[in-house]
Amino acid sequence: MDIAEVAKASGLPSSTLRFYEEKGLIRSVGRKGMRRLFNSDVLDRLALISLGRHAGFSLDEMGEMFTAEGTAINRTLLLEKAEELDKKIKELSTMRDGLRHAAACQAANHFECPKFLRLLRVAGKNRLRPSDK
Amino acid sequence: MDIAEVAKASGLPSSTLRFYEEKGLIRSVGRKGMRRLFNSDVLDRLALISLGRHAGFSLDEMGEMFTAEGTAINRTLLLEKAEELDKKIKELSTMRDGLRHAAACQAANHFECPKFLRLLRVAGKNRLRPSDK
DNA sequence: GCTTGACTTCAAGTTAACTTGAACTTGTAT
DNA sequence: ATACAAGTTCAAGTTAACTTGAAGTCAAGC
Repeated sequence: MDIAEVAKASGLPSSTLRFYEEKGLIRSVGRKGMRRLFNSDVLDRLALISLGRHAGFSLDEMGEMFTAEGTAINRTLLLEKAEELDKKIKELSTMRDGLRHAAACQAANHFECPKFLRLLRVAGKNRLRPSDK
Repeated sequence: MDIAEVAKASGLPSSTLRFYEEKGLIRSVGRKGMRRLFNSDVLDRLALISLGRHAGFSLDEMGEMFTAEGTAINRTLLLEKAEELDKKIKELSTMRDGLRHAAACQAANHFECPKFLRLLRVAGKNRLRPSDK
């Protein structure tokens, strides 16, 4: 597929695709004249990148998950990332609950609501516990 | 408290505290000479900001949640954010499951594992569904 | 009362993740 | 065969969220 097809199918502008290629996150399989050609499996890779980005990983971190031949690497790294995600999921749940409570709460100032403050402080502690670098 | 105490208690450098104040995210209650004085409740606010940032909200978005007097605003906005979080939590769960599976999976190339691909594609769809701007 | 370390302002620098612009080349439709 | 929409490179610009540096101010301990 040419870059425009990939752009359309992935929803990413071609400038981003070139940028990703330069960063080594995706690969084009050849050229037709000066134009890049992509294998359609690049779409899966882009999906993973997009998902990862959305999950809060940086492009460099996503890059670490790939090896030369497109395989995700190092099971330990994968499990670490999964652990990170688990932590983040817990934080988000706390935050969500806090927001829902704040929306329902009668206190004029949310910072005066003991329940809200408790959620806040518990969340903070959880985040700091494993040694906040 | 002076800025150094807030810095220590919050774990944030004072440059960040000044930056947050300039952005209107926190307020100092006065000056002693030229030095800022903070009320200790700024720590709760910083905790919320930190939590929110970690949850993927921008400083501007966090700012929107505050009104002049420190009260979080607009219940609708709060509920919207909670909804967003719920979505994100689902994504992260998918990603986490995908990573755990990838770590356990036998396939040489994760992109050849149907289960992994299925997770990936489902995750992508979920993210696009409510009209991907 | 003087030194000094912690504060202050303001401007400029930094990193990530792209985007945009200029100048150029080329596949494709006519 | 030619026009041109779409591709290419490379450098520079952009935004968020800070950080750093220069230059000055001051509260506190000696």
